[in-house]
Amino acid sequence: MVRRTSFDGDSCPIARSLEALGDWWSLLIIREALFGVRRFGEFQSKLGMAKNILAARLRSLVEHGILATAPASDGSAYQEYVLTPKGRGTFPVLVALRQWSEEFDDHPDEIATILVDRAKGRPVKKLELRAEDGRLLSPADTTLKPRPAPRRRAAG
Amino acid sequence: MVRRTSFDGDSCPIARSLEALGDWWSLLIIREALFGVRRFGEFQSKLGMAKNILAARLRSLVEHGILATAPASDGSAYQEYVLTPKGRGTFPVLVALRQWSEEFDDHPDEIATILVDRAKGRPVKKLELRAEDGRLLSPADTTLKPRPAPRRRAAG
DNA sequence: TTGTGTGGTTGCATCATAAAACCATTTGTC
DNA sequence: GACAAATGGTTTTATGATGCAACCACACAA
Repeated sequence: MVRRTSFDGDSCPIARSLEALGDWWSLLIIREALFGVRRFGEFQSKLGMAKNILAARLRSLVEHGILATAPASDGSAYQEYVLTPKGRGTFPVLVALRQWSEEFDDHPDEIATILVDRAKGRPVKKLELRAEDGRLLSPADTTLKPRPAPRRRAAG
Repeated sequence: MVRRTSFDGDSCPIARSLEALGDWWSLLIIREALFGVRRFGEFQSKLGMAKNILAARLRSLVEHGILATAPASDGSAYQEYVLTPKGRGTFPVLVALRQWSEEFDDHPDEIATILVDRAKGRPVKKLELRAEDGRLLSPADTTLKPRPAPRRRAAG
């Protein structure tokens, strides 16, 4: 089987998330959806991607429960693609990617936009990982534990 | 040119980050590196991936400044791949992906591990996006503004 | 009813990925 | 130092994914 490796059965949650989000277009489609894009043609023109692979990605995202199809809100017979709660739940992933570019990109001057708090118009804070008691955690301050209850596999 | 679309010149920081991280293996390699993996063979056996594409990915990650090669720490003549600060900076991305799976995966019982605070052994808090003044922000509470100073392009 | 825009699917060429075989260098063993 | 084995790759070949263009069905407007 030469098939492009699937992480579907993997026990690592990062691998599992990449199964749904880990290709070149899915996160960008979700980004547009978070901005309110809903129609096929709108995705296609904003992202400048081929229609066949857009169709394939939308189908995949619907299958993964990230998007759902709905009758068009404007009364036409066409359908729309709207984010599910699972889809909106990717927001921190997108923010983390954005902030990583803002901090480490070699040409930050080429970045066009900044994410701001709508109410105040001020840049948002950096995402921080904290312990239950509020302490700031670096990678070295964390570790993995096997999940309490049922079966598990390799690790990760 | 049929080339697999590059987002290198894109002005959206999410697209730019995907240029370096957006394939199937890079984030998993970084995940292993954060756990202390440094040697080619160790990556290969832990990830179970083909050696040729591991070599290609490592090369790409080094080119992007995410990994750096260094002489082996054990005195042997082999080299090691170690994370740069830019590489360690992807930690929030990995945490966000992990937490997304933990919250939305269809089979959460198949997830083997939980991320805990090393000091207390307790699960970490969810990543939260906050405004400068500490208010919790949902996607709808945010918006994009053009970057203050120099030139910009499409938007994103 | 004719025309146009929307939302796709189908073919075809090209690229990336995967598995296995192969190879050079380093290391351990005698 | 000679030899075998481990390490760290590259090359070869097969197949799947991607990208472009052409095509097509349906909705909608005149």
